[in-house]
Amino acid sequence: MTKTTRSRSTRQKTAIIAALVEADQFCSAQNLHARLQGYGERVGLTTVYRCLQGLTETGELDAIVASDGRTLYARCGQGAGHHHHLICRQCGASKPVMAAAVESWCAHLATQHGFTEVTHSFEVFGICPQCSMPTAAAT
Amino acid sequence: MTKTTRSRSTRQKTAIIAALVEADQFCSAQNLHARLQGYGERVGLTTVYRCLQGLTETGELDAIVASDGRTLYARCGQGAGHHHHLICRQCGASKPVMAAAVESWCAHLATQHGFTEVTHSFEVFGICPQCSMPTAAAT
DNA sequence: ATATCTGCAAAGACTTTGCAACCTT
DNA sequence: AAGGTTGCAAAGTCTTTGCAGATAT
Repeated sequence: MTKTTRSRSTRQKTAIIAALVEADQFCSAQNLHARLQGYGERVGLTTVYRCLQGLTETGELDAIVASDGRTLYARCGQGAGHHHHLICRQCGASKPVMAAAVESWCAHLATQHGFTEVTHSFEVFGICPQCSMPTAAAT
Repeated sequence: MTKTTRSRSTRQKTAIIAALVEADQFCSAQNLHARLQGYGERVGLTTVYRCLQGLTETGELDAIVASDGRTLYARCGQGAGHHHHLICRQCGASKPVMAAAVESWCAHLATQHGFTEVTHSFEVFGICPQCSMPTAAAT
């Protein structure tokens, strides 16, 4: 088991990440696939699914499960470490946020109930300033 | 619009809630359907899906979306109001928890970024005391 | 009596898997 | 050359919808 099985750099992988960065919001695999086609990039839907999963496991992408069950992906910068998101329900834009208070609250709660191996899901949704400003949104 | 369109009380609806109470954990529609069959209750899978959705909209049930995209339901008591859950990843048992600190933190964060109509998803997962005690789990 | 509810079968949506050809290292 | 990678097609899951018969009020 000395094989490192490192990942290769391919046109598809590069395009997928680029499209996600360009989108600057949480996208589903299918949505991203459509965007790629829009950019003239020829990438199979299967490849999109596989790359997104792989990149998420590597920590290069963040994934959340939407309320309709679809998995959405975004790239918040790989060095960010553990964080959560403030997501606009309207335009999909997201801001990474650190929530030390929540983290410690979780740890405390878990300990209190004797739970171990604690993880948590936590995302905040709302309407961002741009989207909630009807006056200036007439473009 | 004077019609109230009130929901009817049926054998199926009753059985579904009973099964969910009996289970005392977050169940998927299919899982619940299987449990009902085990109890000898004849309820269609479609009905289970529809009832769970309806009861969730009424606030009689709580629903969460698991990381695999399935929707899970549980009954935590209708008078509970807004709350979150501490869920055992192993046995599925869940404890409702109030998280005032998290709520206010969310509100604060949202305000800070100018977001409105804020909502949030927040669930804590872990391994409960029973499940993490290998010594006594031999039954 | 009537509008809701139920359940079967079919359809729909998203995601995964099999496999041969392809491309990075 | 070797093995990860790609993409088409097919399969798999979970969930929703159409519709006719059954049921609660």
